[in-house]
Amino acid sequence: MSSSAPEIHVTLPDGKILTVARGTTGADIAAMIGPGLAKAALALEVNGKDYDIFRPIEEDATVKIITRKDDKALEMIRHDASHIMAMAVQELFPGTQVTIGPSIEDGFYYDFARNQPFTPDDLPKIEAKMHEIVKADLPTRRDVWPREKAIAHFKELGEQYKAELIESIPAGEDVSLYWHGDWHDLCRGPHFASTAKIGDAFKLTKIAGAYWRGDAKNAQLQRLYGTAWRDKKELEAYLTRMEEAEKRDHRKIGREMDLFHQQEEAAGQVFWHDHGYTLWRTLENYVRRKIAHAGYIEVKTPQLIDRKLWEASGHWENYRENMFIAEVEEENKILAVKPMNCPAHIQIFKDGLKSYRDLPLRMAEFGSCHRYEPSGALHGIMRVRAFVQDDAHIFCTEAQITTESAAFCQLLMEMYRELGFTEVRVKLSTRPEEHRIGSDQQWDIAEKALADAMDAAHLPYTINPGEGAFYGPKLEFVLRDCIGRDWQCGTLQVDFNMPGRLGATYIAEDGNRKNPVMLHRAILGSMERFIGILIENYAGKFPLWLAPVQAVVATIVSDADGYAQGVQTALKKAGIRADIDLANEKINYKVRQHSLAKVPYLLVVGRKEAENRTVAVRKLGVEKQEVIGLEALAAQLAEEATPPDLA
RNA sequence: GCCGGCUUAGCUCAGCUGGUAGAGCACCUGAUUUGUAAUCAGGUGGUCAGGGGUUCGAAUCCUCUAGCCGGCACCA
Repeated sequence: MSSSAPEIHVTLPDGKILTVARGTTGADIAAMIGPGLAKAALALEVNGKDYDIFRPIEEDATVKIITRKDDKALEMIRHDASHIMAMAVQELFPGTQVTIGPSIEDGFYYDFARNQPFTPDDLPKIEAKMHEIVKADLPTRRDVWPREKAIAHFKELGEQYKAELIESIPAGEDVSLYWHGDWHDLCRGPHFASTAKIGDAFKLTKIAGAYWRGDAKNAQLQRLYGTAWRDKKELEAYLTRMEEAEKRDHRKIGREMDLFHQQEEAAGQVFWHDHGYTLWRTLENYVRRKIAHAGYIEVKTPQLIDRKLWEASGHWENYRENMFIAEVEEENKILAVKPMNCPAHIQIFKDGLKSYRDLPLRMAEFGSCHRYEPSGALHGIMRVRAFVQDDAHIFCTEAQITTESAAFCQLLMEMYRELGFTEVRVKLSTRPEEHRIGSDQQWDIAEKALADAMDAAHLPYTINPGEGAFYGPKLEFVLRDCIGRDWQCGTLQVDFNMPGRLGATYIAEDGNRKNPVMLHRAILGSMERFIGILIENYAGKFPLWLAPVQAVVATIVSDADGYAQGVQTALKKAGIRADIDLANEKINYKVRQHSLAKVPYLLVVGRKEAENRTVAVRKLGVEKQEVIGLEALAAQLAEEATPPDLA
């Protein structure tokens, strides 16, 4: 590379090479290509790095011009919007310090340090100011400063957080500053050439607290969230999507479909009603069949276990604060309500001699657990203090880890698919920096085994560095709720430590006692959370096999009451969960009621049907009805209601 | 746990700057026997989340507590 030549070569995506003056900008290049592109160009990629449209190119490069339809442009709209919001906030609320403000999925946020809290009334004001700034079309300027100068500058302005941010950049490096009119911020960029480029399709959405640098030990800042799009139509579509999502909220549907309720006296716990518990049992039985088929045994262990066992397992030390305790004065004992099942399963493993011939031993339990979760973490039935895990522990040899892990991943994906989930995110959480037990060598083996299992199952995953459990690495299988929040459901954890700590051994082929390796695993995770996700995924319109009420027989006139009861009996005999509605109401009313209740099949009977032993079938969401003979209907529904593993 | 907001009938929500509570649906009672998304009429129902305070007077103002909602932190 000749750094002093007056000209440089610029390679375009189509392979064309332009020879241009050193210091030429993206805007210049776009203009050379054509006036249309000159207008549309917003930013560019230079040798894979993001450049502002007005930033000079100083060396030979491959460039790609970014226009509004590129995803990158949407990201920039959001990033620019966060800057413009910060500018608006500092104009409206002098003395507010800026910190960081990135673009995120669907929008952006900016964290501010300010003594006064922002109120919901402030959002429209800030939004209006933002529109002013956009209309003013302030030009953007990029400056590169030495690190020390930038630190001194922001300190002088009283921007402590910005100064701290720059201080964490390695010494000797330059930093970039962006100016929009008079206002400026430390930023990596890139940004549009002026404020008007973002358009007007943005909206501020919420106020939240957020810790400086994501650490609860630090000061809490005020975060303002917003959403931003290419145009109004996209913005409207997003807002409509959010409105629709609210309608599938499991808490709302849970009440509407009479599935469960929660109340103050049992915060973080669930009162399951008949309909909800029917769904629960259907799901539980499905899991039970699947794991039995996969070679698991099922056990049940105590709720209250002496603290001594939790001390031995290491949980007392790590999670004492989050455990419910039961004290028995007479016996002077402290019992913990079990927060997890593994120590109990080890007790079963230890009871009696085990041989290598018993391994792998797959021990499952629908284990009821209690954890004192922080009050702010509670969320409907997704995050609760009392929950049931579809838990299991696979006791195996080191050599069996990989096959067992791969088999588990396969089982999990099969079950997720059968339950209607195809979009699953997988995260591999590796060893924590501190507070971990076991040797590095064991962590190496364990982390590799999980990665191998994912590869064997051909599943993509992301790495979550340092997020593993204190005793081992874990795979987390994450599902999304209706408004895009991620929830961990399935998990697989490799544990070389717990069996040794609690004295679990087996007789190996050579006659010596060895500690087994333990795989902690769950597929649904918590029954409560998974049902919450199921509700939101289906918006309450469950597939027939899961629906709490599968059919309602509704009469048109009371003359048909007797026949209707016969229909209900016949369906129940065929294993269908059928209700009956003999109310003195018009059929219109009944159709509406049961449609709103999301009953999959409404079976209408009047005089005609009673005479012919038929029913008029109205399927949920389908206006057209079909008249069909009673026996044929029972057979058809029974077939359709067969769980996927039995079909 | 932290920041902010919210809490009025079973549900969804009105109730202006303080003058002892209201609608729709649901529920109950009648009438109506009805053919695919609300038949009509009447009626029951609230310690306005709970405690304390200000005031002649509090759903409304202040304060504490709890729960919930949105984030953050946490999640064996």
